[in-house]
Amino acid sequence: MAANASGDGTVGKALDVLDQVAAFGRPVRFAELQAESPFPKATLYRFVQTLTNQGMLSFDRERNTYALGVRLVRLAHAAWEQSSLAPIARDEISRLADDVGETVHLAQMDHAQVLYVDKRDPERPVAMFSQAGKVGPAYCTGVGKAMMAWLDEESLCRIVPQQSFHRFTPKTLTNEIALRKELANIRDRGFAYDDEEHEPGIICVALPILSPRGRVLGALSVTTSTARKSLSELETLVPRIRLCAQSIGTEAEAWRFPDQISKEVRTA
Amino acid sequence: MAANASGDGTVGKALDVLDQVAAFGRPVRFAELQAESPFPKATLYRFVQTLTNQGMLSFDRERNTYALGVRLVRLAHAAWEQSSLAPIARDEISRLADDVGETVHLAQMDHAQVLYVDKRDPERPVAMFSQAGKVGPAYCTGVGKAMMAWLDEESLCRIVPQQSFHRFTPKTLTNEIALRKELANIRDRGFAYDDEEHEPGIICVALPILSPRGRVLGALSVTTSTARKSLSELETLVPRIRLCAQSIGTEAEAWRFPDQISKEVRTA
DNA sequence: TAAAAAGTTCCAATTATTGAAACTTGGTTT
DNA sequence: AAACCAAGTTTCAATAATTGGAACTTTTTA
Repeated sequence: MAANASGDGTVGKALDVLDQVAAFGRPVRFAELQAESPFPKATLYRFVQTLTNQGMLSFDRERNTYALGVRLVRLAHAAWEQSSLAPIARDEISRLADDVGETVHLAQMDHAQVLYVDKRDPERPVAMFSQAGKVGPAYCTGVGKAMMAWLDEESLCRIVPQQSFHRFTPKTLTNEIALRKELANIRDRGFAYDDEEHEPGIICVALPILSPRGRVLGALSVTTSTARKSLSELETLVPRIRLCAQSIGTEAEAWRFPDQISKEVRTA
Repeated sequence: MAANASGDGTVGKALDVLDQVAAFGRPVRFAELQAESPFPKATLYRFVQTLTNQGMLSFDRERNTYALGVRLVRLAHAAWEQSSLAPIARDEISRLADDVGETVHLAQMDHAQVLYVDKRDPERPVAMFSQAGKVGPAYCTGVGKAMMAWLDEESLCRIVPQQSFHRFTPKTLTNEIALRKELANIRDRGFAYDDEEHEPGIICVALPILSPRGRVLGALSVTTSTARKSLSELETLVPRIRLCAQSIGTEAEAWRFPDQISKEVRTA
């Protein structure tokens, strides 16, 4: 809830203000920001002015309120296109969702959290930002556990201590030891479950998306409700999901490093 | 193509770097940025480091490339939710798309450009470059013209000179005089056409979304191809679209200013 | 109408930014 | 294998920006 105190100079502080506005989730008055800001009035005021000038915040002069600006939406579209798996995985995911007839999620790690970058719902197709951009906990979601299970120890040591281990349901893993054990199981098994650990009645199977070299790029999950399917029924879909995950991993490598061919030519 | 030279202190300069990276549309090396940056090496280097620390850029240590970071996607989700019409208009647009059986776009102005914030495609996706977060020209799109037609003169004087007036098709309006005349027609008519002005074979009708007080909040369009429908056929949909636009405008006012009722009560 | 709160500006002390240059690293050529 | 080149990274004193207390103006509340 408190500010980051990121330390990254002026730019870091200004970006903290952005997060603060985002946290409100609604247009916010200057005084409201001031009340819980570590910065003195004049400093915060200049930040807010600068960000507004820059289009990162929008100002409603009738109500004197600030909200996140449209420049962010524009930038995010570019971010989504160039640094997420979503555009690469797009067609693969659609096909997967059609085949399995259940909701498919595509996620990546964002610091210690899970960031959903795409979603395919066979019932009703939805627009991009409504779903993409949402964040969730890593320790109690299928995609989160799938990614962590294949991360190197160094990354895990950063990420695991940042988990809240809040008990959402009776089945939520609520401490590091239980999570570590689960991650080992997942690695052995080759995929992760979410057995109602985040939401009662919601289960999923998830697989990591690995680059050919074995780096964790993201994760893929198929979600359903206990009313529709059992975990063992979900498990039968794993080979199909694995196919999709592998194909995305390969494509991602090719897409991100398209110049390796011309480079080899030069070398020859 | 050149940098903004925004002037807004350190923060503005750093944000310019973000735009620069976005403009590449692919992971970019430090040297590539340096080559066309107004900042000296060390300065640019620190910007890029700061932005990476902050999660606004992501760094691929295997390839030494920078891309837009996932924090942007997260922030944009919040921006989309709190400062765009999209969440308000969501259900209305879905219903409209179902009723008319054609692609529906929801757009807002972003400086002098059109920002598409949502899209609903009932059936086969026609090949077009438009998605949430994408920007387009104002002078040759239905939504752009619809918004401009109801803007105050002051805003127009800012926006119109910034139009490129690039000729996309033989029917594109290519100067301010033609555009001004068209805007007057649109105001009289009550809605805007896009008669293959941006893409050959693509036509649409567009209506502004106005607040009850008459402020331009955005625009709504129904798009099709000349192969499917004629302009006059499209025109028959206008009353239905108008209904949708009005309802969104009313809802938006209520949502953005939910306390105006209690205020009137207090005043009375 | 008065009082209080919110929003805005000012300016000297402070602090961070700046950028030329030196240094390190990784890869390519001789 | 050594030398070379280019890309990436760090250093540090001069410079220029940020900082924040306080005063000021505007808007809201009593």
